[in-house]
Amino acid sequence: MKNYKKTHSCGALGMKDEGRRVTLMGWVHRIRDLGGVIFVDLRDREGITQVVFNPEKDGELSRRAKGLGGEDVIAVVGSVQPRPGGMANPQMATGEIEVIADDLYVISKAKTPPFVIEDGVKATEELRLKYRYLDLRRPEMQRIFRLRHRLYQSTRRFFDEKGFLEIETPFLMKSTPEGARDYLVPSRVHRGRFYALPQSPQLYKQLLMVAGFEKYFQIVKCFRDEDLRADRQPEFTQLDVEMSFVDEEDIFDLIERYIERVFREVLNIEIERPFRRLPYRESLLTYGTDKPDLRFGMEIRALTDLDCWKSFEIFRRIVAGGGEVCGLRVDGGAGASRKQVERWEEIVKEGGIGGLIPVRITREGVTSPIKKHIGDGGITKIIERFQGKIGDLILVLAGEGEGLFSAAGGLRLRLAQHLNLIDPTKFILAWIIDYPLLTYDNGAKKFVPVHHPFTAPVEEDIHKLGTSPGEVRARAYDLVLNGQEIAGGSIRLHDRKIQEKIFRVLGIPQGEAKSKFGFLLDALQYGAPPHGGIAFGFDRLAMIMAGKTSIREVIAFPKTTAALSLMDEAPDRVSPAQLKDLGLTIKKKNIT
RNA sequence: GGGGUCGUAGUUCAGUUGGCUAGAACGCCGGCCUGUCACGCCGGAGGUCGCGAGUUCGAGUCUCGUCGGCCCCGCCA
Repeated sequence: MKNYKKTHSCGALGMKDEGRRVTLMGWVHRIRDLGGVIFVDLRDREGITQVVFNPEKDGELSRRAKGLGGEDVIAVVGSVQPRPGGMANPQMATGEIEVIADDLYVISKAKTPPFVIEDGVKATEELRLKYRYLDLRRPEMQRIFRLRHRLYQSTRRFFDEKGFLEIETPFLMKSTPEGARDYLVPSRVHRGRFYALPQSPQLYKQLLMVAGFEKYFQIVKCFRDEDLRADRQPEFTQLDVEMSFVDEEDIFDLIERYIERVFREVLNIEIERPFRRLPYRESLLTYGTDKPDLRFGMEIRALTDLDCWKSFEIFRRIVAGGGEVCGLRVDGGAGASRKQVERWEEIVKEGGIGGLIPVRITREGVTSPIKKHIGDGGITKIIERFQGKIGDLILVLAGEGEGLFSAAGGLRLRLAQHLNLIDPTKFILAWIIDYPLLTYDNGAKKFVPVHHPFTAPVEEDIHKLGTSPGEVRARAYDLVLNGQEIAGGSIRLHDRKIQEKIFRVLGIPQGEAKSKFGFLLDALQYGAPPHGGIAFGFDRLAMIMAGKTSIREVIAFPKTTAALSLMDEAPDRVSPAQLKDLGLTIKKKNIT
């Protein structure tokens, strides 16, 4: 590089630097060759600076500048000058100045990239992922990863200040039953045995509490071999937190302060505290989900108790069969077309609900296809329940309990998106509390944990474990932000006897409990403090803070929905020698 | 495992009821241009229409299969 040394970033120079001799290094962002004078926009992670090549000053240098191409890496030596009168560009941070080049060195020529490196992506995600290193060059992506960096740093400062120790836990661990499918790593030293990559450091952090560390946190990769979604990747990052001698209130208080801090430090946004607390049941009945978006209202109201359904045969039968009726009020929605309502109806039909009945409240009166069945009296009852006013639309639906409310919740979300009711600048958090400890799995014909098997039950419910396990409440909580579950945790079992009892209720034989979790059960016998904690989906938090709708946008090298890495083509086949080392053979029919 | 949707120049897309010698814009290459900043103007190159079968006189277009991207259900303690 001819002994050149980069003296400034491409975002640093301004009027204060007038006359300064500088050396810039970066990527050729854009070239404007006017025939005589040539302008080169030079880009690095800090910004863009305009470099000027003037043929009158140095013809040979200008000829070399003509040979530049987009994304070439170059070094430019020159002097900072104010742009001539009226030529300043107020759109650019460095728009008041330009660098008059007197030397140019091409450090690295670039092939023409498969897509233009600029914001406002025109490339498909597939192409962006294949050339991720080019995609990440875009200022927008650089902004995201700078934000994520600030989130890491703010997080570490906060937990350090609060007395937490950052401790790493193993990636090569033992496979444990239940939960998500494990990623397995074959052992070479012990052929036929496998490590599992952790789905979360859950057991280790509990053991750290038994070890007496009291306050632990870790920003850590976790691995789950399940199908992907916009908010799910096979490897993802958790902010994992655990504390001893605490109850729910301590966790809530700590985490609310944490959220307040990172939003202030990273986004300069003030978050309202304390967060709302919403019981799980209430959330399901009011929003049709346990991760409600609380940036808008439009709560679901149950209508099952209205006696007018007796005269509407379809609904009468649903209610008689144990089903329910509910509805949503769309403010000012009375003008929605029949076609529009039909489109919304499709949404609930996807959820297995028969149909959607509109009740329009207009100046001329109320119109609804069920009016002739349930009469003015029935209609009035519905409107009263919703406190409907002129111009509103009430949408009524009926079906089997759980599916009904979740369909209504899905409709609520789509309506809000469609009607633009969601303020994207808002960040509304809530704790979802009072989860059941266990739920009955009809497929497996047994109780399974709602949270995980190490969650403590509410003390006064413990006696129900033997008789009615489904009614036992858990000391578990989720944190919801704008309709996304961003964290979940619980107070843990620290009593071996109750832990064993839970395993029994879950139908995990004693032998299996011993072989899989024996080390935890043992540890609980040697003086285990009461403890609890929480784990954040760190990528999701970063995603929401960055204003994105997919966690792939905040992960440097993400996988596709088929769990492939398009850039390096992982997963890939390995050599026969590698397989031999591990004592593995692949059946021919399984080779893809 | 299931459903939906997409796949056409380097890129983003258009392409009628099957008639195509497959278009546009941006990018790229060449020429002109001394104050642009998405510079402008002129010209040019560039296509196994994802892949494989099938229907047809004829397939980018229809059918089946397959591969890949995205979204959703199942799954994700």
